[in-house]
Amino acid sequence: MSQSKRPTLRNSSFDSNFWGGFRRVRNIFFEPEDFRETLDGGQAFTWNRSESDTDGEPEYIGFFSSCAARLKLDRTGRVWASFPASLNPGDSMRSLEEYFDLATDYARIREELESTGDKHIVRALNRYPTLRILRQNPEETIVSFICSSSKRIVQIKQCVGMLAKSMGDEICEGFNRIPDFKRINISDLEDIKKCKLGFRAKYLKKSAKKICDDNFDAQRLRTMDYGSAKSYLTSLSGIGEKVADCILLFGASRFEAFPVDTWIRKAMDKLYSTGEKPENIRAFARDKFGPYAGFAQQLIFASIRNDKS
DNA sequence: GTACAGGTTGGTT
DNA sequence: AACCAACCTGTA
Repeated sequence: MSQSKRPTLRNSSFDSNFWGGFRRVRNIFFEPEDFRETLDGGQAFTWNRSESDTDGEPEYIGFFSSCAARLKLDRTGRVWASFPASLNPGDSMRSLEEYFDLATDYARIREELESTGDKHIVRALNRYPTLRILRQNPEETIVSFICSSSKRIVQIKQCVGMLAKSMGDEICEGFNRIPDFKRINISDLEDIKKCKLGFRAKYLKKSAKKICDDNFDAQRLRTMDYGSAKSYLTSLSGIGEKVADCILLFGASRFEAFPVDTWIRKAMDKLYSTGEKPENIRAFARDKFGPYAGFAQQLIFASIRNDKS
């Protein structure tokens, strides 16, 4: 049997010596529901439940930037990470700590939100005591969220996975990065379409071209003022206000961003009688929750999503 | 078989 | 400024 005949989607991550040992991720705890919500609730699209998590300890396998990992939650809420043996575990752990945004003081954010006295937020804070906002790579987040419009999470995952597999740099055997704009810019529209992007394919290519032409460094989204960052994003193709706010919140740690999607729209109207106009909802959120509106959004979002199911 | 999805766009009112 | 069909494609 030649190597090349093996199906490439099944990779060596199933070999017992592919993964290194599990190491404790320091200074972080999750409730199981928060762990799931944070990794697999619509912030990122590169994590999948592992088949070996049936014993009640949730485990996810996935990747971000140039890192791949298995993440396991033990019964005491500790997080354990295993990285591919071919990668440097120290570097990987540092990347992971940044990804989980350990530098941000969630206790303070929670206190600030609690001090609003809003009963819905207070209830959600108690219900989701360890929820976090991931600190993702802004460029990868732009790519992911251009794929997201009018799609369900499973489908977005499929698109992002195919983009990575077909045109992303290899992280290690079996894992490829989400492609950067330079790469997307020189890719054929047809190849992008093959990743099941549909009408989003041309948006992605057009945005990649503009970003390359502008020589725009997506890291700047972290430091530009919020208004300028958002208007640059919405000047790109396939990015409206909702997607721009998702990118700013999940990809640039801009906690003032309050993405208004159809779920939030209905929830905000129901909870606060805002009406369903996104513009009014954003204004309401900014006034009520201030600089941490984005975290409030995640709390509300988690609440309604889990109430429904 | 048809409607619709965690949205954006471009054309109409 | 508000409204709406069209856009791809998988899923219900």
